[in-house]
Amino acid sequence: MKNKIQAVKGARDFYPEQMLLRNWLYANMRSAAQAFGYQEYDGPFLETLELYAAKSGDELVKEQSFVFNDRGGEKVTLRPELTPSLARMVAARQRQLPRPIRWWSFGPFWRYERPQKGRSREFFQWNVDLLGVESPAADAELAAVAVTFFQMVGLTASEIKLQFNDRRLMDEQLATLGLAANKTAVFRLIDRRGKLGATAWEQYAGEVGVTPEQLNGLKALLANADLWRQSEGCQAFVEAGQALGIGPFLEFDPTVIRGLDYYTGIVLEARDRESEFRAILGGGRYDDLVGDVGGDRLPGMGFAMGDVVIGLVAQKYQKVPPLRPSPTQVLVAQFDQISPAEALRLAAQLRAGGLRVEWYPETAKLDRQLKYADVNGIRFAALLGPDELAQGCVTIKDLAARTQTTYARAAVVDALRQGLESQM
RNA sequence: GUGCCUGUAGCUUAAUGGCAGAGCACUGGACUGUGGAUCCAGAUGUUGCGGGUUCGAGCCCCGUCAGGCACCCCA
Repeated sequence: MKNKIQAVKGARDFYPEQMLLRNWLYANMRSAAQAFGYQEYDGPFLETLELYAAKSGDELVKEQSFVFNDRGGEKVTLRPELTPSLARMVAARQRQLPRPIRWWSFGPFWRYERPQKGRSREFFQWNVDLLGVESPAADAELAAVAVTFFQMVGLTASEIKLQFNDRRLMDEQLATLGLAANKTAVFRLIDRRGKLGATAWEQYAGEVGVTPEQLNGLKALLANADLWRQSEGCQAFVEAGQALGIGPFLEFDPTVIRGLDYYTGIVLEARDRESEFRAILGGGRYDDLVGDVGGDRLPGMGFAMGDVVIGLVAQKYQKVPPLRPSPTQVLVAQFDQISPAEALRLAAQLRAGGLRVEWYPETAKLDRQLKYADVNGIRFAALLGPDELAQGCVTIKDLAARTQTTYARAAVVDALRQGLESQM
């Protein structure tokens, strides 16, 4: 380990194996989003600091963004999230975009945080947003997109829950308790309900300025699993969710608040039911954000899912199908008694027939070449040795079936195509 | 950004302050035209990095880097 240059802290290498996992997640995200008619888009990876300064939440911008001065002295930031870019892009074309706007995206984001399990400094995130519709059914659709993804990767309602709450409901309830004035601090208090011990939490409540009376009210509030029934919006949300078939995943949780300042209504958060990992996704309704970046008011709802936690969850529950990095279908072996050009010619012939063909680049012992095919999961080996060459044929070895057959040169492509159709 | 824990071969790991070992993987052979098993043999380390204490440091101390846990925040 001498003088090896290290990767940047919190950045990950994607070796072919990890790339398979990422692409598998991506493929399912795309399928889930497209099943609901969402269109793929992307924003720039670099944005002005100004874009985030207005809304995202102080900590995220001031402490957790990669910010630098470009050569012209402008403050530029590596995007820590996508929603502000989305709001900016939509605001710029507000008059010409047909509504509703259903968009999704998957790309890299950066946050300057201390890395931990499930959290890195550079990560990929799936964003799904629906703009121009302000209804509980729209909120439920977003939840259904997320659940559809879970189902596509094989995660069930017994493994995953999708928690929801409503900021408007909480606003009302806090106002009733006379806590509207320091709402931000109380939200933060609520957020820590499950984390702090009972006495520590109550002490913290006192520090925030919550009176003993208010504390009792707050505790009752947070213990009330049926609180959502007092909100017409929540009721309609659950109703629509049930119509969409995602009822088993949904779970009301009054302690789900979400940190981002721009949420104005329903907020969502998905977790594994064993609570081993941090949140799988987070999202919510943001009806004022587009207006705040200079557009006309345009209601929106969306969520974001990072690749790290869902990757860990999918692996823990063994949902990742066995994938192999090599795309090769046929390995053309090489024999030292004949010219390498013969192997190249055969490989070219097979490729011309539409097959994915890899050529073994040296005349190693045959068992070595076959072992290479084996460890890479290559199904077929094409053997063109002195015997076959003399007879104008090729031996095809099926490594999965452990059989081999010799074919006339002209019949090889068809034989391989047929063989590939029979999955082993 | 704060506190705590960890860092030994490619991977998993062992070693009361006293010769750095093992398993898996790898390489070669048994078997030079036939892969997953078996057997035999072999290679592999500045013990993350830098300093200090000591006759002697993988082990103790300081610093640093990286990872993990709890804060903070959040995907």
